[in-house]
Amino acid sequence: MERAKQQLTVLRALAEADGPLSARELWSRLSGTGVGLATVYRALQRGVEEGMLESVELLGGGVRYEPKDREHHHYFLCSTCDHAFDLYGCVDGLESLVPDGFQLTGHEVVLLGTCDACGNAA
Amino acid sequence: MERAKQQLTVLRALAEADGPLSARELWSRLSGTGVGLATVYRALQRGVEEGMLESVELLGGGVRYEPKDREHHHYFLCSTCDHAFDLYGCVDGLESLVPDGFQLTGHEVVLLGTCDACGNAA
DNA sequence: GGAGAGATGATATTCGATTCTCAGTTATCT
DNA sequence: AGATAACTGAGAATCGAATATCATCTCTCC
Repeated sequence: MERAKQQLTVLRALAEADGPLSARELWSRLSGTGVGLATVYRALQRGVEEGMLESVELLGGGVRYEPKDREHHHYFLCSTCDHAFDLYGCVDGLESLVPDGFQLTGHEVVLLGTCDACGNAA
Repeated sequence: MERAKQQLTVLRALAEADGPLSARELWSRLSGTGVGLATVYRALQRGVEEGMLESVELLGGGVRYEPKDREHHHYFLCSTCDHAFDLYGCVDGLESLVPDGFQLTGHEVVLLGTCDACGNAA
C-alpha cells in the first residue's frame, strides 16, 4: 500500500461523499485500502486546521466532517442507516423565533426520516 | 435529606426549566439537595418510559430531557453557556428541501448564538 | 414497632470515541 | 545510496458519559 498519500485518500473520499461523514464512516469506506483509523483521525484533524475541512455536529452525538467549500446547506439524517445527506437550500422565518436580547450567529436544520435506499429496502 | 421524593424533585426541576436539560445540567441544578447523579439518570429514564419526558438530541453530543407535554418547538443553543432554550414557533419551506424518494418524519431546528445573559456579561 | 419492597447515594464498571505511543515505512534532498 | 524528517498502522491509553452494583435508608402495611 502507498504511504504519505493517505491524507489525500481521506480528503478525496470526503469530497466524493454526498454528505458529512464521521471518522468511522469514513474509515469503513476506506477499508481495503489499508488506511488505519488513527490516520483517518489525523487527516481529519489536519484538514480542519488547514481550513480544508469543517466539522459538523448533528443529532446523535458523533462529529462529522465535510469539505469547507460547500455552500450553505443543511442535512437529512436517515434514521435507518444513520447517514447524513447534504440538502441545498434553506428555510424562512428563522429570525422571528429569536427572543429579545439573544444574538443569532448561525443555525442548523436537520430533517429526519428515511432515505431513498432505506425506504426501498424496507 | 428526604428520600423517595427525588424522582419528583427531578421532574419538577425539568418542568421549571426554560429548555431541555442534560443529566449533568440537571444534576448541578440540584446540587445542595443531595441528589446523586445516578438517581438523576434513573429518574430521567423512568420519566421517558412512563411517557412524561422526552429525550432530545441537539448539536454538541449530549442528550437532554424535557417534559413531553410541550407543543412543537425548537431550540436556541447558546454557544457560551451551552444552555438550550425553547423557542416556540416554526419555520417554512422544509418540504421543498427533501429529495425525491426520501420520507420526512420530523425535523429539528437549532439556532446558534449568544443568549441574553451571556451577551450582557461579555 | 417490625418486616419487606422500593428508592437512593457513592462508587466501580462498562462502553465507545478519540488520542497517544512507537517501531517501521516512505519521501525528500544531497 | 545515505541521512533525515514526515507519515503510517496497530494497539495501548485516555477520557467522558452512562450504567451497574451494593449497602443503606425510607415508606407502607401490617
